[in-house]
Amino acid sequence: MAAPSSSVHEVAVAAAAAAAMEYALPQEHQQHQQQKQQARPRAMLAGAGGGGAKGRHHAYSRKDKSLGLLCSNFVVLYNREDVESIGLDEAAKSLGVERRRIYDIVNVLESVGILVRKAKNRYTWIGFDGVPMALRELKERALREKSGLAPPQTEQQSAALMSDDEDDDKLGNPDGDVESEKLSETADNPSDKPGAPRCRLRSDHRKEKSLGLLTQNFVKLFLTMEVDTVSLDEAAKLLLGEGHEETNMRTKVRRLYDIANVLSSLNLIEKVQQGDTRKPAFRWLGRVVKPNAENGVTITVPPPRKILSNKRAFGTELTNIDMPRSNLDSKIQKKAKLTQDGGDILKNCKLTVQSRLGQSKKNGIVYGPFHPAGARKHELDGGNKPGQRESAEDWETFSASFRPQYQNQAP
DNA sequence: ACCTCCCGCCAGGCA
DNA sequence: TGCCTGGCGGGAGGT
Repeated sequence: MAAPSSSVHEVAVAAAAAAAMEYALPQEHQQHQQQKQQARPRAMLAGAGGGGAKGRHHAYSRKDKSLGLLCSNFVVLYNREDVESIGLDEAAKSLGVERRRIYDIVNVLESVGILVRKAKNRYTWIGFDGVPMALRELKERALREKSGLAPPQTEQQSAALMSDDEDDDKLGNPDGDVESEKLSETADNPSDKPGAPRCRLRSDHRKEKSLGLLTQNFVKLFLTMEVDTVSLDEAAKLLLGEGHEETNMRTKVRRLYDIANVLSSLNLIEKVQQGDTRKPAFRWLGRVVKPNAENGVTITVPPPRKILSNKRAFGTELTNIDMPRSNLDSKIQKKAKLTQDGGDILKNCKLTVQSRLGQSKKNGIVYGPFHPAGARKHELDGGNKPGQRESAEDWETFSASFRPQYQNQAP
């Protein structure tokens, strides 16, 4: 991570540090965890970790350790102009969590264009500027899939070729292209590519179950659905197809919980209560309404109904940027590409993107998830009301003033 | 009782 | 061989 270069950054770093402190385990709990670890019966180890401990100290709450909160803190820590490269180790250390959790976060963030994997252990921060393009591409792909122009990216597809039970036995030849193994490429179905081997690799199959791909498919549901609310059970069914085993479904739902929490913390979706059932559903905060005539760009309008929570609905126009978007997109793409090589060009590119996106980011302090509620309320009151926002401007607002709002509260 | 989701084991991949 | 990556499901916390 680049060194902070201004007092604004110092504020942001301080906020992130405070957030990280908040996230970090109480010492007592850490000790407890260690003891628990030592006491773990080996019989439990067959394919499973193990939950918490009984008689856990009351100071500990699992809400303090949620993926959503972690994601918020992650964003607070890295959503700054001078951040370009993120090391997983340093992130884990800064946030006081295990690496494993960082993988969960970055996989989801990468799926929505906020990060790009640069190298082993290394990611490039694209920021929220990358989200619209990622969503637009997702949507375009989803529509192609829907219209049959592209094969769907679902597990139904892979299941048809290889069931979960037999995947160890039927492996094809590795095709050897290491980078194409990564999510950014595999987001386009491997079989999209002409000449792609029909035979599925073990790694392909693994990828199909990846959190990143699942995130994209989950998001695609929202981008192409007529309704804008879906429960995780429904989502699991849609993504998995009917007739899957109970355990399979349960695993999928677990993962969807993980994803939903991260996306909630990014305010891309929000949790809503579904009428009679106890189970909540999730609503997309960027409701896509009608496709524009040219190149599938979508126009979005704010949801007609009132947003249930008091969250800022900044994701409302995520798929819509009317400003010279092609320029913007290509810049971001370029940045992602240049990431492979690094260098000053990347920095220049990023600066160009940011200057195009507006000035607000420059003079605004980046509050963390715990920034004063009053400040946010003030913005809400003083700023655009839902339904009155103009698209390009809104996107600037969104990308410039992201405030993680994750709350693991009951709806 | 059921939902939510943290936790960490461990397998696969890569250098 | 050791490290990175991340799927996975047990089981505890929360409602």
